[in-house]
Amino acid sequence: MAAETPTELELLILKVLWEQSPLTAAEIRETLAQRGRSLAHTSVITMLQRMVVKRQVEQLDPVEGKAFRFSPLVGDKQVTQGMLGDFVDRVFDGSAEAVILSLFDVAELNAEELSNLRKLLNKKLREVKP
Amino acid sequence: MAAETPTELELLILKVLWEQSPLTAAEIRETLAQRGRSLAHTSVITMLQRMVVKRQVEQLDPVEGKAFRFSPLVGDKQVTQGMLGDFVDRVFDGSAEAVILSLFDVAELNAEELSNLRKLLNKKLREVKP
DNA sequence: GCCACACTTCTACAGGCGTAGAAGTTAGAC
DNA sequence: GTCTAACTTCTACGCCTGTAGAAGTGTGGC
Repeated sequence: MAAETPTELELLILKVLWEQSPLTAAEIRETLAQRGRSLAHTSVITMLQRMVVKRQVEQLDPVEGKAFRFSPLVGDKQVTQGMLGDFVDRVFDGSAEAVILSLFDVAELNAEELSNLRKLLNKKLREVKP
Repeated sequence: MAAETPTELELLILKVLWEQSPLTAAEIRETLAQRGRSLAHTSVITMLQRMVVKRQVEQLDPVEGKAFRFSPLVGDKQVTQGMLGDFVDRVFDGSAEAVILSLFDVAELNAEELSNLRKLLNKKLREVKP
């Protein structure tokens, strides 16, 4: 039991911490503000507190000064893939293929990305086929 | 302004109606139950009522008997693609490529699906390249 | 040794979602 | 015409999420 699906704001905070950690609440708050999400200091702390309870982050003792620092306990890949899996199940009834088809329709992938994908696809095909 | 992202239960109900509509609350309830989501009759109605307010479904007058019937006002593609777009933005910072790569990792696509995708990919490539 | 300030803890609240009971209404049976 | 069973309307409530103020605490400056 681990790695519950984070809420919207939890994910934002995790993203900050995945890029750099540990960070203090104030540092996290500042980064969020730079990204267009301005919150009161206490709001950030409340969230962090809840995330500690949910085991999404851990609270580290201050090295110097008085501010706690926080580190993620869940991994980038782990979380996003979990969320992706949930999403595929909930919205596309578990069909990864349907998702990709839909993405082709909507997303504007450039030539480079497309050939990248083809390369990968070929590799996968070789793996699957004997 | 339309097509808000439906909540989990709203989506379940929409899925039922996309397959067949119009349906009465009782019919919807039954279908949901078959899919493992058993709700009180009034719960279904409450939801439907809220969805009418949100313009996700419309209420049709009874043809015979006394039960209202409901039809979706939003389309399958429209909603799922909207949700997919949101998801890609929120979780993968807008990178459709990252989503597909992640799907390759997680989803067990079989050979047929893979070659289907490759076919599509090639078509896309031809479209993009001069 | 004391003070100011930064930081934390505690508490609260509003809105959305899922859920459903109680009370009211109406259609059809007879 | 009346009754009953089905259906709807009204109301409510608990949980979760996002948000933040007020009050408490401890550190470093001097």
